[in-house]
Amino acid sequence: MILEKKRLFDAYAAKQGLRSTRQRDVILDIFLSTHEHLSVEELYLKVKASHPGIGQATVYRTLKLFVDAGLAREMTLPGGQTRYEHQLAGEHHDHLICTRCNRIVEFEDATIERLQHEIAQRHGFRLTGHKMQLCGICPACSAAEIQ
Amino acid sequence: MILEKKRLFDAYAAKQGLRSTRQRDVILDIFLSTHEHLSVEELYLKVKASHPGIGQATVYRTLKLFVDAGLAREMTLPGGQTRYEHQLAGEHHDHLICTRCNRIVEFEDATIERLQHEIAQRHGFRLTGHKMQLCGICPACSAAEIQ
DNA sequence: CAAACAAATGAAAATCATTTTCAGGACCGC
DNA sequence: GCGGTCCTGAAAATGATTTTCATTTGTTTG
Repeated sequence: MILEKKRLFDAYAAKQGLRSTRQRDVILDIFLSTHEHLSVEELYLKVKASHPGIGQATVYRTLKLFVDAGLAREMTLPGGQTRYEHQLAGEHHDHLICTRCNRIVEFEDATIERLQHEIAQRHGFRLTGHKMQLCGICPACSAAEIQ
Repeated sequence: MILEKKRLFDAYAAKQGLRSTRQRDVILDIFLSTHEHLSVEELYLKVKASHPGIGQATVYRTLKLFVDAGLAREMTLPGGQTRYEHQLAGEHHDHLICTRCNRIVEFEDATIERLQHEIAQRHGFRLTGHKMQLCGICPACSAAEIQ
């Protein structure tokens, strides 16, 4: 699966005439080795830990490439911070976000998915993407609150 | 309806022990006189037009009060810009956003609404809010594209 | 009604995330 | 290897928002 993503990026790079650089390889490896919804800063820190020479402008630039290449997805949380997560081809999931502890839980719902397309169609929109964020209090924080 | 919102804000102000100031009255009036999804900058310009003395820090501060008071809602668009819209008690609507021209169309869907609550419940979340943004190309931009 | 204190304001500075600039360094085709 | 171009890192620039702080303005009390 990691290999598949690397191939996806290589294909994109080839199509766009991008050069292959050590930095991009490193950032891709580290990005693929995570399973979280990373902020740029977080990824930058991980990268810097093993490769101190890499600057954060490069991390910013590279993450945008990943989005264009189709292997990452950008999400803007309430509060304005941007996070990146793996994009698995054809899979659409949405997020439950705990407003206390910022924990993010992913979910998928085919019915909502279908309704979204119907709504877009009804308004004449050609749908290219969507974001749904349900905000609330997670079980752990609910429990902690009672104490 | 405008009066009702003013009362809502007055109630909130009273509860919080906020003082009543000319600036807040002006900003509330102008905010209520619009029907758009305003950015802070846009509201600030409207305010400044009739009341040049009011600074943008005050507009920022006041909009946050409106959100807390429950009469406005904050939305973060992809790209990071924040917009504020009227929040009508009990009404939940979501947005179709044209990624070409940034036009925003509102919609409501009771079925999705219900499914969202089911999903939250299934994960043990106590739902406090949600944002759903469907991104795509609006009919006008689609048409323009063909030219 | 005046005094007194706290809250609110405006302007400017500070902050934060992100983008751009630019000079040097690294890839790739030849 | 050579040369042009793309890529990179560091720092500066940007843009939105927040904070600071001196001043003004409500409110409360005597």
